[in-house]
Amino acid sequence: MYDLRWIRENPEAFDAGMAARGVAPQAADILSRDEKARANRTTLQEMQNRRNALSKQIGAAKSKGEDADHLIAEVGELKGALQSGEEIERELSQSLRETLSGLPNQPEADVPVGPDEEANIEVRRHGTPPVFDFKPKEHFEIGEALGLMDFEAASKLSGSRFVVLHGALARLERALSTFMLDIHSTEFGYSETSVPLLVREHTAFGTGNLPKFEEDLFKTTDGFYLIPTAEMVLTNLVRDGVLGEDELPLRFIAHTPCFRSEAGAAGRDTRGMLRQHQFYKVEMVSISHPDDSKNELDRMTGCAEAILQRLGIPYRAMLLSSGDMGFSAKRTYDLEGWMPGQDCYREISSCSNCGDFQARRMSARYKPKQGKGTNFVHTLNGSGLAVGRTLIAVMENYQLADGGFAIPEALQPYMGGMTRVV
RNA sequence: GGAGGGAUGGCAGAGCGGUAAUGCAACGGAUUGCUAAUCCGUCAACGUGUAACAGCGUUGCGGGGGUUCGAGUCCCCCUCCCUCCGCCA
Repeated sequence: MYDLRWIRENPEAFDAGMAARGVAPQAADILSRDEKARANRTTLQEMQNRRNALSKQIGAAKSKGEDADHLIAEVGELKGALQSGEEIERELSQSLRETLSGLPNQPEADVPVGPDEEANIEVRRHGTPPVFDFKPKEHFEIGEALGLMDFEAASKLSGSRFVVLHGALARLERALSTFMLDIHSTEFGYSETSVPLLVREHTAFGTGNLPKFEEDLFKTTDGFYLIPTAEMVLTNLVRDGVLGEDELPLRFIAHTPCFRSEAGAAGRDTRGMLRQHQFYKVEMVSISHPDDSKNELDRMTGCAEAILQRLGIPYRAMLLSSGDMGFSAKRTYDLEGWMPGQDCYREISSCSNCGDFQARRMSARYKPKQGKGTNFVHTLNGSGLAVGRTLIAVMENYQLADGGFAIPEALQPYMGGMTRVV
């Protein structure tokens, strides 16, 4: 959500940012409507001022028992203009708000400009893809052969894009979640949080999922939205509030199921559990001082990388291009884990700095120690990590010639000492 | 599901037709061996204005509509929160 005054003062920069996002220039249209709204506001205020003054005189006259009819008549003449002025004010400001709430965040200056993932930049790479003396399988081949991953059963229950896990795989999913939560909460300072999975409209608006991306969400018959990520809840924890400057940063971690309609993804990644309507994710959220959000993003990305490193999953970090970033982000790093079965890197985490974009939508502020008033906080979110995809990466990277796979050392304590799944 | 109560500035909390008390917190200033205390002011948003302040003005009492010369106060609709009862993991 944008500050109109900022657009007024920086119309070129604003449109440049929109261009990077593949959005047509907006400033001229927005500013002309803004000007109209302000002109109307000014004349409206003059009329209101007049009405107030007359009403005061009427009150005074009546209390003295004098005749106020001519004053009342004069106010009566104002009435129609006053009402239409108020109506125009409402219409203009609402339509401006609607326009502004549908525009994506501005990319940071050094974010590569491009329409899609082709323009992303690899910023670093860690680990070496394992070499197999057999043709590496995809996770669903391994899982199904082991009898621990059942897409047919899931389809019977719920249709496509769901899975049923059994035995060691079900436990591995739980182990991964616990492992991640433990590290983030005990080593990295994220406060473990248990949150609602159903939210109201204003919550989804706050993070930028509404109004523009309603089709991506599941909605219940009584108006709740199922969260597509814990980002939505954790970020909104600070909505409508004013934090003390020394409370920042706030860091939250939560493990939740995530629900996505995948409306625009028909036909993509249909095999396996890479793209599901429901999956678990451990999500990090930081509420940061504006001066610190840049560093906080690096820190957060590092926390996600630490998980991949301890699990021994090779990965690369990508700085996303302006066209590939999410709606609310101004800078995003994707961590892509190596998937031997697909012979490529696939997204397994995404860490974004949203600046004050979401904070404005949520009215989340802090009070600076010096000076008066309040400022908007910065919000950041990152997967730490997507559990389902991490499960895939573990299975594929640790797969064995016999059709099973090994358990990474770091995970073994969480698996009751199990070292491999056969 | 039934019955009530409520939504006011960062927080607490009055006002029930005449144009937002008061307290706390915070900020600026004054005073003061230090701390504390005390006093004055500021303390929402927007418009206008300014180099930036100031100033001036309007709005603001959950949202929308109505009555009225005038609405936080009265009427209608909606949203959300809370309490009790019932049901239930």
